[in-house]
Amino acid sequence: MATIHDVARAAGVSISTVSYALSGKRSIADSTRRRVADAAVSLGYQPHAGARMLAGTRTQIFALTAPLRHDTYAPAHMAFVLAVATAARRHDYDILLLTEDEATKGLSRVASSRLVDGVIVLDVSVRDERIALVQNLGVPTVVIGIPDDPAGLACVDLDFEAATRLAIDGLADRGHRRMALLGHPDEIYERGSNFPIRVRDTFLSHTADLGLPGRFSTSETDSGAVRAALDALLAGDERPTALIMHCQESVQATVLDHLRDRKISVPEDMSIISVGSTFDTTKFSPALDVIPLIPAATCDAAVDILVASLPDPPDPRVQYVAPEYRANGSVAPVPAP
Amino acid sequence: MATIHDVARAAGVSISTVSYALSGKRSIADSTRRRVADAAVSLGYQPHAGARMLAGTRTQIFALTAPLRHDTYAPAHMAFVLAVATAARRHDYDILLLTEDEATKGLSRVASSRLVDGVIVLDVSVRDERIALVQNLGVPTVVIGIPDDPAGLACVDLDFEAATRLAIDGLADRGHRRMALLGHPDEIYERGSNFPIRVRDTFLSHTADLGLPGRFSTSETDSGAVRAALDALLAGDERPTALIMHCQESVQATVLDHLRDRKISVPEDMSIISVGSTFDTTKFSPALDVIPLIPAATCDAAVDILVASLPDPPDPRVQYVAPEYRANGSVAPVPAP
DNA sequence: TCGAACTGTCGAAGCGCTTCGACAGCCAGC
DNA sequence: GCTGGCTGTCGAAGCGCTTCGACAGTTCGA
Repeated sequence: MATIHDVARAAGVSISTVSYALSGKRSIADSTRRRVADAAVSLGYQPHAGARMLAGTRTQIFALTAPLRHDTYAPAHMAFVLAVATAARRHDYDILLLTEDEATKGLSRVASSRLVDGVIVLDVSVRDERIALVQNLGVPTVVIGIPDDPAGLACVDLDFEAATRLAIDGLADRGHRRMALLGHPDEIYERGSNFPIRVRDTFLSHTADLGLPGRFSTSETDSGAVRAALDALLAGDERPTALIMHCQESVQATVLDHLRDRKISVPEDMSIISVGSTFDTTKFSPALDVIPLIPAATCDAAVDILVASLPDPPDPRVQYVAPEYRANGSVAPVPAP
Repeated sequence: MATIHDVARAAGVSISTVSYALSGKRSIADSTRRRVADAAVSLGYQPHAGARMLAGTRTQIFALTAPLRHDTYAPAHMAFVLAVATAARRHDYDILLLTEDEATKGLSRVASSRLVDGVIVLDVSVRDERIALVQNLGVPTVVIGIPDDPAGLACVDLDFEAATRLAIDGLADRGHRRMALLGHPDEIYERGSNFPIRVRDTFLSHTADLGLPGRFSTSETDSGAVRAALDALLAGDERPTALIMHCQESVQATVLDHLRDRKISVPEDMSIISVGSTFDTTKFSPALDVIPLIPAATCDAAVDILVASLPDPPDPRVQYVAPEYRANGSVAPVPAP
């Protein structure tokens, strides 16, 4: 493995010149810079990570804490982990994965051993022990999701409130008055999971603000429960003409199956919007209008904030990512009575 | 942040004594060791990761390359990533996550910057560019899964062949002669995905060895396709009396739905064994007999091999994890004609 | 024309740790 | 009582890098 000394010798300069030529932190003659660069490439020089951490001030590593609970929806979770890693690489950062049982101990460990320059906290629930920890740890941190008390923290998340209003307004514009929201299992809300609650609350308040009746139901994820929840939501004379779904992929698929079985056609009899989905709703038949939760959008913003503030913690803030409506034909004007 | 000097001063010894007392690499008087340990704790001392990497020979970090393809089954994938991280922590190792588009470039980078002591390669497909790379890179590596050409590599995987035979033999012992295997989507086999192919081939060869008819079908994952595939598998006079499933959770759930719809009861009319599943088959109704793929078992073995061999690459080998049969009541003796 | 201000390069210090060799003090065996 | 071998501790070197201050050599304004 080539060291900086090897490069210096090959280029006929001192090691400090190599360092400056490669980092650009001092002006170096173009001819020298080129010689150094050539030598580095031809020797396959890679700076020793440990030496860099020791001498320099950066480690080029972020810690990512991504708890995996049994009720975590793995595909979405995975997409976020991946999006964070990809965003980090764009800034020349690697990702160190902290597991759940290591969440707090691991955070303290990597922070105080100065293994990482910063921390990215994923999938925050309303009460999250990691939040209190990073608030005290002093290590630069960015949170993806909005904790109950974001005091002192930089947080990034899709603007679920705006997304929900966008869905409702879009439906209202098409003449829909009776809307329903199908959500996650009860447990999710009870645990204080963040955005499902925000969607539910916004749905109820914004429909009320518009003077519209809004029906909401939770649902377990197995197909029987989904069908029952849907039937309940659609029961009675005043059947909703529009459905907003904020639930996982298999549940949305089951809903479409069940509507088909009940001969309720989309969008003729029922308009549907999928909110905050991380998967591709055009694979469904029919394809669904969606206000997606785009992991890359959120994670890019989060990493940008963190990188920009280094070596200091980012300024406290709650940064919302604007929602984006994607029409795929599952919304139609309300049918004539 | 306390350094080793602070600890040395607090304990009234030299820094080398602190180092030896903490690492145990030389004999230190018990009283001294205790004083050092106390000082370290009360100062909250954590060795500087960079300094350790530079001076020592270990970084206490493994790279994990875990590609995420669109057809990857995220929950299983996630479980493996988690199991690797957990196993690594037991040996005081952290996990650096390498993403797919970084697979080869990232591997070279972290290896030649000596950021990691070893590499764990997850989810190997038969032709995998990462394999050739780690074969040449010289960095200690362990592969989870069996590549086409494992030359020079240490590989760990569930013994899918033995698992498949175990399922067949168990059914044969109960008098079953007509068995069917429901597998993954075609694409998986075409891509050369490793273990689905091993299960399929073993199923076909072992049933043949026993002189039994073995029916095999692939299936897409959507419920319509699953039902069609199952109908095809069960068609004809000589309907199979037993079904082995080697497919993802939702497909297995659909199979049970469909059997129920067709009034085929389990296990009275049809015995079922789930092979190589990473999820809990007792949540189904009925609960299914299973020969599980236990991420922790495989990953523990993999990490053990890697840690044991450090700082050298592990001896080349293919280590199979023995399958384990879990009876949950979905297998019965073949019904009287 | 002279000093001030740059520009490009270098040497050396030092980041915090591990580890090697040295050595004082001790005990056991002759 | 002396030697040889332990045991417990220390000082110092050095890992590979960044960065500070120094300093020739050059340019430019007064």
